[in-house]
Amino acid sequence: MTVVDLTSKRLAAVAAAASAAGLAAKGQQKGQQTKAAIVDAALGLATQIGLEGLSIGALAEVMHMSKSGVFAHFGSREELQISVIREYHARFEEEVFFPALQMERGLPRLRAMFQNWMNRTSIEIDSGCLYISGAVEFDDRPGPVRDALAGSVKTWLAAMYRAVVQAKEEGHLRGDADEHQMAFEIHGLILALHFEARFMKTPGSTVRAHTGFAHILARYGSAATEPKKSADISRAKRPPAK
Amino acid sequence: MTVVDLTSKRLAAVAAAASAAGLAAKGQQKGQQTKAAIVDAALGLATQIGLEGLSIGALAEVMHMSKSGVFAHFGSREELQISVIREYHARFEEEVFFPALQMERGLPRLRAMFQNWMNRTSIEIDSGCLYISGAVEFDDRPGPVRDALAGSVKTWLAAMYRAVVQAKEEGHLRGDADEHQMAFEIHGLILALHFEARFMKTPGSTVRAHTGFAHILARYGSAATEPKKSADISRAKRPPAK
DNA sequence: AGCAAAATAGAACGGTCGTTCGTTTTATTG
DNA sequence: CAATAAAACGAACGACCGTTCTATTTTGCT
Repeated sequence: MTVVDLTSKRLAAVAAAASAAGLAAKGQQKGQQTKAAIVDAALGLATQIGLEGLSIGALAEVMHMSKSGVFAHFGSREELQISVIREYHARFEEEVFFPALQMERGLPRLRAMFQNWMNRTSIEIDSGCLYISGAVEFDDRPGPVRDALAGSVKTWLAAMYRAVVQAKEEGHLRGDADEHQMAFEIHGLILALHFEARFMKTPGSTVRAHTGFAHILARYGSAATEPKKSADISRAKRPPAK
Repeated sequence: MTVVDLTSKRLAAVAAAASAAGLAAKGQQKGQQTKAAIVDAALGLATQIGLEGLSIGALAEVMHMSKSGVFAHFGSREELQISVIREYHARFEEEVFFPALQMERGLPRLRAMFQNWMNRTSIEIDSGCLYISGAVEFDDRPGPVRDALAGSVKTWLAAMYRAVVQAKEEGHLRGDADEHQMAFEIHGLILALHFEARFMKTPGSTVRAHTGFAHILARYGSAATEPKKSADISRAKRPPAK
């Protein structure tokens, strides 16, 4: 919610003064609107050509603005990149994480997370995944951009790991299931899907990833959670809620 | 445009003339030596900062040469990048593929391939894997560089797929094993290893990948092929074979 | 040795990059 | 409406990019 505090000191000072004066700063100032529009366009560019390939000149052209006009909103290219990462993080949460939270704890939620993640990756076959491309571009390039990226990725992977832990707590997984190992293998499926579908254009990769998830569940799932084998997605049977 | 290929044409002509004259062209000309040295240095740079980040200026500095001196060996940056890809391909074959060929067909060879691949990826935690970074950089950037990259990757993945098929032919895998699916899941393990080890610096990723491979074998392997090493998963419960 | 060819150097080109600065337009507010 | 602050512009800078051209050095051959 407090998106404002990531902007420049100047804006923060303005906001502080406004709230101190008791003024309602409900509507976005013009500047923040255009900044949001710039970040949106920048995200579109970055997912296609990468965070490193993102240039202010190209961004200005897309926005029908001058380079300096775009630049002034961020103060540096790094800050622009970080803004893009934050925006991607927010959308990822909105699209993958939050919807899954509405499923019941345990396997259903884990299933939803994987499904949403896969759906997003499938869509990103055309646009590209910032987490994956960013990881490659910044894997040994230290700095604030890498930190922001690693932070976002870590947050998401931790969330998925938590879902695995909860699934085990709920008795949906075998007692000897290694949660970290399971999360690792799930992550591998997504990466393979992204690689083979986006780079190699291999058809049917989505089905491959989905089948792989079923295989992982077959290994780690407890006996009660695996009585079906014909329908892959259909999760009609609901485990006994306590 | 047509001026660019004069280097390769010249070299090809020289080689052809030499072989036609019956001369033993074993000793490299000076130019080819330095070219090999340049490609070697370029490969080192490209694995760290990516094929796109590879610049002739930086390469010249590393080589203690002038920019134009380096450039003349390739005629274009794209040709340099393609040379780097070819060199990487050769080393990958030498290190991963050929040694595995000396193992007996079937599961032993497949095991060796994965092990060599994993070893290389583990080493590349510091240097980077050109196939992975290249796939991200060129996933929607058509051209000869992408073609060379995709060709190399495809060749290797096809070789691994062939090993899976042979393992099934040898009776080392279950009769209903889906070879493409198995190759997909193996690929995912390598990608997850690379991602988590190189970008996230997660310790123990190598063990994760290795355990994942054991899990895949446990699923696809025929009943006879299990007594190798199943110590990591304590509960070696095997499904009823038939 | 000498000579032709190959290899390298050096300077320069047009281009794009991120960034700075001063000015001008636009929006907000008293 | 006028005053003031925010936002956008436009030109310029220095740095690096790939590439071209010409000159110079080094190599290979007889």
